[in-house]
Amino acid sequence: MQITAPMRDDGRIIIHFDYDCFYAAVFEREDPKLKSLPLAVQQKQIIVTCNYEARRRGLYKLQLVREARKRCPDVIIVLGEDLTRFRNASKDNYNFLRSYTWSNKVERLGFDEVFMDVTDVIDYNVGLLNYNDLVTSFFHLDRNDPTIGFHCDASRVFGRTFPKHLESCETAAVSITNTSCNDFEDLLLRLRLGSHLAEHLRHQLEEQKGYTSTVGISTNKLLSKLVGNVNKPKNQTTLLPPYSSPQGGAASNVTNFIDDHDIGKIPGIGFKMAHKIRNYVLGRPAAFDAGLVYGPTKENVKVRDVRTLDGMGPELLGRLLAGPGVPKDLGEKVWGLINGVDVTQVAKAKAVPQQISIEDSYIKLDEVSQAKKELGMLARSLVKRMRMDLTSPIEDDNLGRDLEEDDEDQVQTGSAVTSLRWMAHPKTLRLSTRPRLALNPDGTRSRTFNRISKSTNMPTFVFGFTQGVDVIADKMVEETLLPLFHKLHPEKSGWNLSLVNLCATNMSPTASDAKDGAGRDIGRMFKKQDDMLREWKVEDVDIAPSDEDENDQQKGINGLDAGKTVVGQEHTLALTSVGSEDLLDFTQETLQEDVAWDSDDDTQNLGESCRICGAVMPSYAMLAHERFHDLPD
DNA sequence: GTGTGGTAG
DNA sequence: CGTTCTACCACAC
Repeated sequence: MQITAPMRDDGRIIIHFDYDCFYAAVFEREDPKLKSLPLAVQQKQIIVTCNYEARRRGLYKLQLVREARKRCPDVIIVLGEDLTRFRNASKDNYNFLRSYTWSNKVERLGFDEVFMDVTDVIDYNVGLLNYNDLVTSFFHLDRNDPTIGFHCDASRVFGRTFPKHLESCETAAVSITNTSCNDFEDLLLRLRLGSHLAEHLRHQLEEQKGYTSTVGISTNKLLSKLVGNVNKPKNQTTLLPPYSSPQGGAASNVTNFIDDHDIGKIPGIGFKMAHKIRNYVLGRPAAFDAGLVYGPTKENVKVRDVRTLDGMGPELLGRLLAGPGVPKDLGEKVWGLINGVDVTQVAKAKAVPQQISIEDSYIKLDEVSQAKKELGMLARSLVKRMRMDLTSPIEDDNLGRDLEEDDEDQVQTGSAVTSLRWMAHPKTLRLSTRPRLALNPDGTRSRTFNRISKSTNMPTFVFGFTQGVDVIADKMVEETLLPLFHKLHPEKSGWNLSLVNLCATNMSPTASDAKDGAGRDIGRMFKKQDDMLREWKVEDVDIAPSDEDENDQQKGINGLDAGKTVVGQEHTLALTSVGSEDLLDFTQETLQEDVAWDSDDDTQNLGESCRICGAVMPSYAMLAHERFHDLPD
């Protein structure tokens, strides 16, 4: 049975960014002295990432803190459990990159990766090239201003490539026909331009934002992401043509590139699917069952082994992977992936996230009183995040000026911001827990569930601005979260939770945002968040550093949080960083401006609050505001 | 609409 | 493997 590869469409140019050891880079940027030192970022008992100086000394991602200290006693370890600074830096970088696109096709993946679809920018520049002098080309970044851009040598690729050297169209033996040779030349030219744009963006990102990155350039998300990994850090790699070959021959660089990847390394093929595929390829009986003992017994299955297996194709893959809950067209999708085909679009920038979730993990959490306290902490974080990420300022039109035109001082004092409005309402509040898997007396283990959850309507009072975060959070605990918690855990005791998660989801855009969809307000939103962060007076707190890890672990529910006190009403967020107090200057950005919703005193002067969403605004604005709620979703 | 599970970093 | 703290999607019910 001969199964043909899925058809290629290489009309796009996609750039994938991956900021180098991002969490560590955020701290390094705050304190450049850290750059030359081994630096690791800790969450609970693990090192979530570390800089290259630390990696040189044998440290690595997801290493246990104890192990890391043993291996490198002088490592500087900073706490990274509060994600605010990472989230903010991530959005700032994202927003910066977004400003270079024309299509707004810019998608974040986690905090440290960004895809950009720059097809339109590339095609525009292809049209303006002088083919008689590619060496001294000018790359245009603005369709309306021909002076904006940079010089580049469009006769060659910038940076590294896969494979390392380009074959000519003829030697690559793409085809005997002229059309394929033209395809080769056309794709090569667009990739070259993509590589120069990528270099420019990397350079600007480093100069203006202080982050180095590793970048891949190709024609879809899959390939650009994978090819970036070939040269890291601080580098870029372009996947060279030819991308297709006449009869599935050996000429395709896509096939040559992707074939050498372990099947589990392909984005979209996770642990479970890789396991199923490996089992089949290795032959059902033999390879399995030694599975629980891990170590060097791991058998490698490459994409090549899967792709070239007799009878392999979308149908077989579909049967292999079938099961309850698996998408119907998974076979097609995976067959595409192992052939380097990925038709998924780079998503356009969105004004609001689909969901906001907050979670914390615990060594021991087995009493209702503890649970209630933790729910309070989580609820406070959630309400703050909702206000930060789901609201945007409403200006007082009578002042006759636009927020964007105000200078920084005015924005910081909040004088131009009279109130906030919700860009979207999460309709659902979900509480999830992960019980510790306890062995029953008879040796059987209760179900292998990871998380269990209960959800309910988001109470409307969380959308009000007249009450403070703490008041709303406490109310949420009493009226909503504790009932949910008792549904999940009816017993007074006998449970022990390793994780608690709160999620605001089922996002419903506010009418004005539903109309223009992807984010006209995005720039303003980010601006506002920067301002909001200044609300937090961040200062060191006088707590003895705990140098024993087991100390932290045994504190259980309080754990590391003991050194990180949040004093809500005073807006004081005190941080300690274990083992590195003197190296970090958290107080640099201390500012104490209030924003409109911060205090009841402020808001009471502003007018009335909307009966539907609680937004506070002058009376004259209320009529217009309430009309938004009447529009269909 | 509710709950679970898989994917990603 | 899972450790962390998320975010998104799709399915079964």
